[in-house]
Amino acid sequence: MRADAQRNYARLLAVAEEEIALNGADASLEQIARIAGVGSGTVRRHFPNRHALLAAVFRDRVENLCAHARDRVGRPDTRAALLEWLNAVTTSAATIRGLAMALNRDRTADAEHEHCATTQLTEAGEPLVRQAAGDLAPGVTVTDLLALITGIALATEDHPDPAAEANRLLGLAITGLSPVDGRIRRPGPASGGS
Amino acid sequence: MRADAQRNYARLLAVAEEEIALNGADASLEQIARIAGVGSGTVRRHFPNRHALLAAVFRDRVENLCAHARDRVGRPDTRAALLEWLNAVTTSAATIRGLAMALNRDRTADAEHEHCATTQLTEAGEPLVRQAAGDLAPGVTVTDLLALITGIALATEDHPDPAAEANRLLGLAITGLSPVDGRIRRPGPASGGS
DNA sequence: TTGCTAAACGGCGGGGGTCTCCGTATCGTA
DNA sequence: TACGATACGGAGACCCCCGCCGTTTAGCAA
Repeated sequence: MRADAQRNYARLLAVAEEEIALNGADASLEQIARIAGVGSGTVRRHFPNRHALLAAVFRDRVENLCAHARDRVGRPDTRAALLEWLNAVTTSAATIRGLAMALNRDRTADAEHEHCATTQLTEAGEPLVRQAAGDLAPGVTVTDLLALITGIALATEDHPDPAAEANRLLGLAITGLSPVDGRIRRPGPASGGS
Repeated sequence: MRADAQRNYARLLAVAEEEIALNGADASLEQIARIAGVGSGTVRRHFPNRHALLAAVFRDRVENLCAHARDRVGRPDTRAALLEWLNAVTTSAATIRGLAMALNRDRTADAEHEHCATTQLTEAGEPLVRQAAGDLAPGVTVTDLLALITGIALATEDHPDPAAEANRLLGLAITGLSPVDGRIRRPGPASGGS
């Protein structure tokens, strides 16, 4: 990679981070180019699409979270280890504007990227979940947990204190909103239609 | 309201419903105008902003859900009544494209509309929650439940079967992902807990 | 140092979207 | 029937994304 290309790449990444922190995941690429002092073509060359830019911007954060998970594998208090990690993920997703949406987007995108953030988090968290399986409701997977977390983060994005609120909701979901034993009568699909 | 205005209003609403079902909450207003055979100014006059259009399109649905809630107030099995309603809301939010995003948006918007969908749902659901309070974790509010549901709906939007997946996640959150609390008695392969 | 070439740059043009504004057509009534 | 209010429609300004291509420049080799 040529030196000027490296410079521009770094510059764009820095500007993008600011701009995304400011305006969320749908910050204007044009604007980013303008601030970085490069042409729009340059942005597009380094990051073919918005998702690529988001992925690059959030890569460090995601890797931190993955490391965070790996650090906790093998600890005796498996449940606490998992919960700590979930809280960390939640805090990041709720705090860092655009991250939740990026995670959500690439969970849906048909796995074109093997290295997409969600895949990484899933793989990193899987051992934690496995070793804490005894403390989890039957059928709960890492994927479920991450889906729930991104959902919560999306829903709390505009809250005054997103991280606190998101973690509170996550806490409720973990211990159960209405944790009563015995079979609950399962209603059919909504009669709300029409 | 003039007759032609009424006609156009109805026509726009119908087209918008289709278009939103097809393309989600960010369907093109221009496109809607085109299909409806009116100028873009007309759609803009009837619905000053996208949110107004979404609100109008989803009004019936939301009202159904509110009625659904009211029907269940006073029933002896308060917990089941609440859960049924939550499932209905979840199914709608997950199934009807754009609804979840609309709910999320106007929960965040600074309550400019007193009649916004979220407010309506909150008011309608509050009695259900109150009467089932004994079965809920302490501190859980209607607002929490609705936030969680819209989050789940957003996160499952692109799932092959959104309603099923959303309801499954909601179920997990209700009974608890990892309900190792003192008050919970869980059967199953308890590994002793923590 | 100088020359060369491939890589990187930047910006133009097309397509589309939102939003405002205003001349014009139409409705409903006097 | 004639008139005023109301609603219509589209043009214009602005922004954004995207593909493309002529131009510049970094880095290597002679």
